Amino acid sequence: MSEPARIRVAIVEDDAVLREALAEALATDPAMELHGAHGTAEDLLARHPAVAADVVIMDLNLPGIDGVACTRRVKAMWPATQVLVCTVQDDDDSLFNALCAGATGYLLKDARPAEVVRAVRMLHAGGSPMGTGIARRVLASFSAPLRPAKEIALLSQREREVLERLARGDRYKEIAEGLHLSIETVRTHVRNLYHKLQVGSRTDALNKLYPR
Amino acid sequence: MSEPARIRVAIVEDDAVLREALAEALATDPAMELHGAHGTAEDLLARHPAVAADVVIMDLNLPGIDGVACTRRVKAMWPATQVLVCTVQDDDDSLFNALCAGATGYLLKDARPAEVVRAVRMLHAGGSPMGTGIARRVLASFSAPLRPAKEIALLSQREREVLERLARGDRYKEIAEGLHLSIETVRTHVRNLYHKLQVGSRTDALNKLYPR
DNA sequence: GTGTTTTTCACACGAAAGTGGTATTGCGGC
DNA sequence: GCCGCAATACCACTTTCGTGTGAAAAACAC
Repeated sequence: MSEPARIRVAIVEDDAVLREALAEALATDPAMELHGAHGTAEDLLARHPAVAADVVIMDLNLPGIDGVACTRRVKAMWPATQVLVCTVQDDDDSLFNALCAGATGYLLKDARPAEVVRAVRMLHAGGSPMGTGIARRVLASFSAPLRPAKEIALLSQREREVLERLARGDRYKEIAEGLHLSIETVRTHVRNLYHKLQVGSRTDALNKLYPR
Repeated sequence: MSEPARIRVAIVEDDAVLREALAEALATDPAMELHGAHGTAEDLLARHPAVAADVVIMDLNLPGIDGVACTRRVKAMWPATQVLVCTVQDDDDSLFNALCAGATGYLLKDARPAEVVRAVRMLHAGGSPMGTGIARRVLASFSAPLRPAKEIALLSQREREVLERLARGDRYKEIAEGLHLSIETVRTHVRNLYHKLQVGSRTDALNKLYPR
């Protein structure tokens, strides 16, 4: 074909200087097509739903609707559009909120425009560009102890076994049978572990120990 | 210094040919020091605990203890050691199990030895090498619907609101007050939603809809 | 040893939760 | 209009849960 489909790239960046720099960098790449450079999330979201960009370069720190919320709404409106976050925020909250919102790339603002353009290519090709440090934090998050729940240390062995079955939804009677105890003993364990956890019901205990 | 600390790299790979190829590639890099090439997880784990490698190149498909279990034990024994998975398995299960076990790099076996060596450098420098497709799957996992729970679609709007409060641990009385209903209405909603979900208790419902 | 914690069990009571049936209102579809 | 569903509400009843009190044997700490 004489005209291979170009990558349609939209920009959401409140800093006009940076926005222009990005737009220029995109313009130098014949495979890219600037599909709108917006100063606010609202501007992007006001676009006609039928006209989707392939990639949105998204700043996080925006006036009004922030980049995370904007990402969420972009993915809701145009599920096939890829969002490349490009921000100064390099805290874990911003990172993981953005990823949960649907971003599939995450660059820090120290990336030069040329790198951003390269990232757009990678993103469009099915990759997920991110800085090395970012990647490490993402991977490390999988092995992070999901349950720091310290209170569990307060419980005795038997209480933990009872708790486990409480979590499964077993009734006292079933717990008693499963652990070869009398129901009264189960009651006692439950009472004591509730007290140690400072809760007053099964659901409270589970929410405290295994927050969803 | 005349001798900058070299990166100590251990290998766990049951295919002797590939193992040797990796060892050779490492030998060509002056910044690396081969710290043992093992054919099984057991061989690596039998090493003296005081002698840690900086990086372990880990195959997943191993006889005996598999690569995921080995990774877990490596991280338990030598927390500072970085594990670079290098495998033919590119299914999500292998990937995420390895990451949860503590791997901070994931390459597919189509990577040439030179690329593996580059990945070792990156890993040791605080990065997380992985193929582009891998990265995308990892990032996409964050925005994956954590609650595929289809049954929730069966519930009416009001039932969902009641369920939400059941999940929080509210008592019927509190739910009634919060939603400006009578307790009897709350009972009705609970009864109906339990029936739709095919469960018989609050905990069952939560376990069904929000598996931990 | 003595004292504390853990584990076991019992009785009793009130508060929730779960289950059955029934009924009225309102809304949207055929 | 009629049917079905959602939402509201009440009554009655059983079961389960949460809690107070008491107690005894075993394990563990000092």
